[in-house]
Formats: sequence, structure tokens, C-alpha cells
Amino acid sequence: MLLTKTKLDRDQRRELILDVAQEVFLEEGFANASMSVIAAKLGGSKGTLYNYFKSKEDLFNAYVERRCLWQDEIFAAPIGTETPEETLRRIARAYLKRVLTDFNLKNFRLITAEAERRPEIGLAFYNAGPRRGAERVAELLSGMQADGHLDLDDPLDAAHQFLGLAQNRYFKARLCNAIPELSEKQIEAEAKLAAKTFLRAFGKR
Amino acid sequence: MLLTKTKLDRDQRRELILDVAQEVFLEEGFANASMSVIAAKLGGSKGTLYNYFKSKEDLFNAYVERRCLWQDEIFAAPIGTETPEETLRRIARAYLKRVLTDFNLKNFRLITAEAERRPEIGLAFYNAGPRRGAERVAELLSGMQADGHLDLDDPLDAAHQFLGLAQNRYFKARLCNAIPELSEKQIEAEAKLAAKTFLRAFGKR
DNA sequence: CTCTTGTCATACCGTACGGTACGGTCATAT
DNA sequence: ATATGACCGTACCGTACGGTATGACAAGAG
Repeated sequence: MLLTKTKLDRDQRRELILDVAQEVFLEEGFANASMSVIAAKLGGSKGTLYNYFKSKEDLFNAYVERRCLWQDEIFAAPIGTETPEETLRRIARAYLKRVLTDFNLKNFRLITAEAERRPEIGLAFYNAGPRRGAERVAELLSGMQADGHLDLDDPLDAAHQFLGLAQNRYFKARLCNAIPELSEKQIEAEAKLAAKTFLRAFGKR
Repeated sequence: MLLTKTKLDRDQRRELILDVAQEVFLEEGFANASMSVIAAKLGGSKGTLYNYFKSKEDLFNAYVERRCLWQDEIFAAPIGTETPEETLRRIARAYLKRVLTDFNLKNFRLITAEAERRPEIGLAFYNAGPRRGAERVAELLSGMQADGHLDLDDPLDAAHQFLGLAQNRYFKARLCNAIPELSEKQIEAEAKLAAKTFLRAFGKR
């Protein structure tokens, strides 16, 4: 059958285009990214590119949409044998490891820069990313509270505060490109510090 | 005298150009800002503009330099009659009020977006801004500890954590343009929450 | 075989930009 | 009065971009 065959190829190629577009957008920013070089990197022609996406904005929207589907489990539930401190450290470590990545920061700069002119893009990203993340952490903290390990007023408030404790020192610095990617040791130290302070405030004594 | 007169005018005009350039850069971003519209907004000509700054990059560098000189006293020292909680709330309130401003966020997006390609810009900004701010807070916390109000391991760690507690929930959201400017009430609530948690962790009992 | 469909390559259009050049104007210093 | 120097307005250059059009080629369908 022709229809199904070409249909399949079309979706595959679309993904491939988005892969290349992502690369270029992250490296150059939206304004500086060029449809011509995207087509060239594809090994294809601009005609084909415009066959799949009707404009540069359209392509960028598709990129953002795909990026916002990202939702995986950095925040795994606590394991039975873990102490509360271990659980918090593990969460903070996984979170920092993800969020301070070069890739993640490039994406973040790209989105925020474009959110200036197009708030709906920033909103979609925020809801799928930071907002969802904080809610997930709140769920975990709720569980820990139910187990009698924590003494929280409001789990969501506490989740935001915990993430703030964990990331504040390095997130801005990394966003400003003022420091290179962190070592495992640095991440571990920061995660430890965040967990310690959080438990000093909210741990059941 | 001709020399001093023209010299004075030159500095004034330079500042005026930078004012206009700032406006355009913040509104359009570096890539989208146009030297022609800057000249037009000046009421002057491109020739004059290029008489003062030899290129768009040069103009942008001058803008960043001027912005990075920013250093004032959001973080005033504690007043004699204040309780520790009041001091912390006042600091957090002043900090949030400044950092969550539309203006500040536009500047932040602009700098970080450009820091991608030119790390020295991001570094200069980070050192003059977030870094310096955290150090200032650390000094204040040190003073409070000397007065017997706090029990800290490391004042700088604590300062980063305190600022993290205060800003994490709203900073990213504002950066993504996902929420509008905060009301006084919201800022007050967040400052209160941060101070409360901080004292739960580090307050002398 | 022919016809269709999607792709490639390339040339092209209009536009906008950064930056330069030039001629005219106006105020001031001598 | 005249010369100097800064400014304005505008036209211009080269370049690069987003986007379109065209023609050729390859592969699968009838």
C-alpha cells in the first residue's frame, strides 16, 4: 500500500527534521537559527523542509511541543529501606543532575528568551516542567509525612522550598554560564546540604 | 573652553544613547534589536550613533557594563528593635520585590541568552549580581549569628539557601512569563514562609 | 510504459539588517 | 567673518535571511 508506507516515512522524517532543528535552535537561538542551515544539515532541501513545516515559527512550535512532552521519573518513590535523609538526598541529586545539564540549560535559555514575546510558549513549558516537577515532589513529601517522617504545613510549599534549597546556588550561576558543569562531588555535597537543612526544619524529632 | 564643553556633552549624550539602547535591547533582545531603530528613537542619525559606539556589539558591551555596576542596598543591616524573623522577612521582601520585577527579568533573559555565546558577559553579570547579593546576605546572617539569634554551620551556604527558599517558587515562573507581576500580598506571604522555614532550621531555640 | 508523488538542487524575490558615505546645517571659537 | 566640528537626513552597499518557484530525478502504482 502506498498510503501507509508514505505516511510512515513522513512521520519518521518529521522526527528527523525536529532532531536537527532542536540541535540548531539550542546552538543558535531562535532568531539566529537559519532555515537554510537546518535544511543543509538535513542533507535535504528547503522545499522539503517547508513541505513539513509551513514556517520557522511553526517548526519552533513543534519543537517546543515535543520538548514539553518530556516527563519522566526523576522523582522515584522512596524505597522501603531508605531513611528520610537518604530519600531527600536521592531526590535532590537526581534533580540537580538533570536540571543543571548543559542541554537542559540551553533549552531553558531558549524558551525563556522566546517567552518574552510569546508567553504561551513559556507557560506550556513551565506547566510541563517546573510546575509538574514541584507537584511530583509534593506527592513524595506527602507520602513521607504520612509515614510519620516529616512535619509539614503544606506539602506543595515545602516542595518548592526543598527544590529552592537544592538548586539556588548553582542554577543561576549555570544559567549565566558563569561556571562549568558540576562534578558528581559538588552535586552530592549540595544535595546533602539541602536534605540536611530541610530535615532541620521539617524532620520529626 | 571648547574642549571641556564638548567633552561634557559627549558623556551626556553617551548616557542618553545607552538609555535608549537599554530600552530597545530589553524589549527586543540583542539579535532583534536594530541599530536603525535605536538611532530613530534617539531622534538622531546612525552616523552619530556609530560615532559613539563602533559596532552593535560595542554598544551592547557598554550596556552590560553599566548594568553590572548596579550595586545598592537592598540588604540593609538589621535594625535594633527588630526580631530575627522580622529582619529575615524584610530582607526576603526587599529581595523579591527587586528580583521579580519585569525590568529585572527582562534584563536577566537578555543576559543569559547572550551568555550562551559570550560567557564573559554572563560571568560579569553573575559576579556583580547574584554572587554579590548572596555574599551580602551572608554578612547579615553572620551578624545575626554573632548576636546569638542563629545557629549556622556556614553563613554563605545559609545565605544561598535562604535566597533559594525565598525565590524558588516564583522566579522560574516569572522567567517563563507564566505568571504576571506579584502583588504585595503574594510577596509578603512568600517572604513570611521563607523566614519561617529558615528559622525552623537555623533559629536558636 | 506512464503517471504520480515526494524529494533534491538551485535560483530567485523581497526585505531587513549592520555599517558607510556624503552633503547640508548649525553653533561656537578664534 | 570664517573656519571647525558635531550633528542630521538619507541614500547606499553587501549580506543574509525567510520563503517561493522550478525543473529534474527516483520509485512505486496503475
